[in-house]
Amino acid sequence: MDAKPSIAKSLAEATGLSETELLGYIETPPERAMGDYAFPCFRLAKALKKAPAAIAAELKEKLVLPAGIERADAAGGYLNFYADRADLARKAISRVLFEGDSYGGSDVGGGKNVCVEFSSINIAKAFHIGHLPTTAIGHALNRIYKALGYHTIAINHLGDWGTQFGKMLVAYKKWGEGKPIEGSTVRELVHLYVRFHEEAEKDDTLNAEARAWFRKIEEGDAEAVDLWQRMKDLTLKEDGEVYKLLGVSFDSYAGESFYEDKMQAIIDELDDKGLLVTDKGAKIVDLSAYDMPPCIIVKSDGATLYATRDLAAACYRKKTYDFVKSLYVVAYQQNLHFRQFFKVLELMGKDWVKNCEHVNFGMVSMEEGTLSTRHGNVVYLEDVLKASIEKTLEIIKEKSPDLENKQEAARAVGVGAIIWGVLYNSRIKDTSFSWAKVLNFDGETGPYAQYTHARCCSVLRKAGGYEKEGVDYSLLKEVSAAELIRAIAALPEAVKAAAEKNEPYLVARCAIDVASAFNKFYFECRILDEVPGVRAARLALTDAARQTIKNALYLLGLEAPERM
RNA sequence: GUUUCCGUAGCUCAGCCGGAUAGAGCGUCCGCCUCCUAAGCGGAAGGCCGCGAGUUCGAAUCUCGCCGGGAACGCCA
Repeated sequence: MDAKPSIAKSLAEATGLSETELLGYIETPPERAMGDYAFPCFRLAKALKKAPAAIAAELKEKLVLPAGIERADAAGGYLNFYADRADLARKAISRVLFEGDSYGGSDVGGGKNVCVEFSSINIAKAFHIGHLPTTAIGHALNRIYKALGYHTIAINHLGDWGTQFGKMLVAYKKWGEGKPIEGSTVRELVHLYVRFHEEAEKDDTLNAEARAWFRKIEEGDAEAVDLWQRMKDLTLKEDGEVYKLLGVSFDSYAGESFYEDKMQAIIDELDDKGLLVTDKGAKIVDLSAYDMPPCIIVKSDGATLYATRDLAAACYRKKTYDFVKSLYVVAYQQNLHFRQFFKVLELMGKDWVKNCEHVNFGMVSMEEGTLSTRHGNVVYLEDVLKASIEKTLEIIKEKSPDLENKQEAARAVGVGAIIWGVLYNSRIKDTSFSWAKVLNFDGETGPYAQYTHARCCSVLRKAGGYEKEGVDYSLLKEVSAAELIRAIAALPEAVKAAAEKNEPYLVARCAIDVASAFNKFYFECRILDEVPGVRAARLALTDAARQTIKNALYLLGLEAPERM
């Protein structure tokens, strides 16, 4: 479908230059009227000692046009190529319709394993909007890699260990009023946690008590472990509802506690390899040779740290899954941590660390200030999703009063709007949470893409089917149709690039391009009441647009309802 | 202070492995539903691409410096 290689071959024959070099020069003109491919002749000006415009004119005469290219025009220093539109349309549309739900993907992954660590919620803490980026990005990447033929392992690296559980136990025992954990809510636990910090300000002995209780958990004290496990169960059950709403699932919930018994081996290995140094009572790996602060492996009180657990987890994952890639979808605040931790793996001789990647993203802040579970300043993700669904339901009632299953459509669109909000920009951007922004469904939004999809479905439904064989694609001669075809054809490359850069927004932009192009096409061209040949061609194009939007949305973790 | 990321329209952002008049959405203003879903389409207004040098035939894009903002910087995760 991509004619660049054949153009490069023709150019190579005409100029005697390297085909691969020429291929790299071929670009896409900024406007459709300028053709489908462009070769800038400026690059040859020096070597050939001629003006670019003259080179373009000369090449135009000398060149033997490859198949699929109708003509070439010299324009300034550019040689513009015009593709055979009917050929392009036929190839693009039939490919989409043939591949169906798998269009956009490929089999390059060959079933090899990719680990994707994301979401990583904390037990007994709020599932708040700060967890949305990692959850949405990780989930999207999981689907994108799967679509490319990889076998993925979605890992929720639970924050289920540490002194905060000692604090939780103290608070629960002191102020929980004997209410069984199963009958409580995570929010109640969060209130207890907030209260602990308030009280501990006044009474420092509480902190000592908390440490003691955490020690009990570590030592396997029956009561302590039981309470901890029940808090964990409660959190997973409640957060499971949010995941269900989001359509997110995991293959592994191996969190911090899972690696408790796997860290000593790492510490020993570091020691054996002579990497461990004792400094100020702590065991560290010195990274000053790499302009980084040391990586602390064991604290002076003998306790392990985040880095120790991450080392154990990385080695465990390599051993268990033998991944070709291991992603960590974690906020950019931890950039240094990941650089240190990867460097330590490298020093340990784990050459596979080159396949580990920190997929970082920007912060979510509140217009009112920073998010903090400790201070009770949180916006629960569940509340955001519910508000979005509620607003969507109102819009549906107003715009589609006859729609059955309004609630179901509202859920798909309301949740989609929220997920989209995270995925339509590059990861690194910081975002500030605002209800107004989150609940705006106009323009480049998830609902817009979903709406366009539903519009396609509606047309196809009313058409009652069409003759898919022998469609005459040369009848799609409008500029708006050509633009739509180009947008549709762009998905596979977008998915590939999204995986290479771990940037789901590339797929989101592609979805918007198709939606926007379809809406223009839809406005300009009648579909159903056309003569049979044109009708069939336009329906096939509509069908391809529908499929492309659906697939792109799926890769991002959004549903594509057929009516809304 | 050091390291690092970011700085493009009033706002939110694409474009950044150099190339044709710098794009989109939101917001503002103006049009378009007797016709396939108006969550739509069209138009207008709105830009020293943070600033200054350098490299180049050509710089929003590459390099350096500066300014502004975020983040991290040894026993939290």
